Amino acid sequence: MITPTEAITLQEQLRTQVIATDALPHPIRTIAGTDVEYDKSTNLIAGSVVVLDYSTLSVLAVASHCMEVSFPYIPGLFSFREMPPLLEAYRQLTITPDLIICDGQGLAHHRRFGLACHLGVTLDIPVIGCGKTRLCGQYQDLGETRGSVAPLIAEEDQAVIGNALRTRDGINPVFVSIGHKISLPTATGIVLKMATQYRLPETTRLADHYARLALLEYKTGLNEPPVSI
DNA sequence: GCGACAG
DNA sequence: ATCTTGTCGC
Repeated sequence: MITPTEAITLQEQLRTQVIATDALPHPIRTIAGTDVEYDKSTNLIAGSVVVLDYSTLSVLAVASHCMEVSFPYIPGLFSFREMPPLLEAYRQLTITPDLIICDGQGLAHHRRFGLACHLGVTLDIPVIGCGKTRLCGQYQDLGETRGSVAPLIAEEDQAVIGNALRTRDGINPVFVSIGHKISLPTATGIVLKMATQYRLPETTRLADHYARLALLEYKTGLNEPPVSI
């Protein structure tokens, strides 16, 4: 397996391939969400990709994959843990989404190469990073109402690496950043549009649901081996 | 050295 | 991520 040191070297190489401007189809017809679920006791990890119709939010396709965890959790090397099940799930899809919203950061990362960038560069499709909590960067003066935005500023060079975005009045913001082939304003607008009823975008909520389901199904399958004739 | 630290 | 019910507040 890849070592943490090798992973950092790979990030430094791949980061140069990130495209931080809009290169997505218009109009957008389909949007996918990805999420990963863990089972601490069995060391299993399940990744899911769910594709939605962009205008109706109806589910068009779902794919999941369960496997053993192959990389430890190290802040900054998170993508090496979640990429394997996500890539396998994505491979099973019969349709290619116009873009993906993944759970976790994109450029809002210490080396500017979070999961959203890694997934985007690897699949070569537009990806938005949307994390539930902050990894790095500082923000201030974020309004309390839905739609309020404050830039996420990197400590070291004051670069804008993402946005803190309030998707519901008085509720903790989400952290939006560029993954690949999309600009920050576009990414922020899309996340706000996808998060109407709840704090998280519908894509993430559905992917979370299907990943949890895949993990449960896989575990019950292990407990009930196939019957012999 | 100390604190921070996506899931 | 996960361990985990009720409870406080909009």
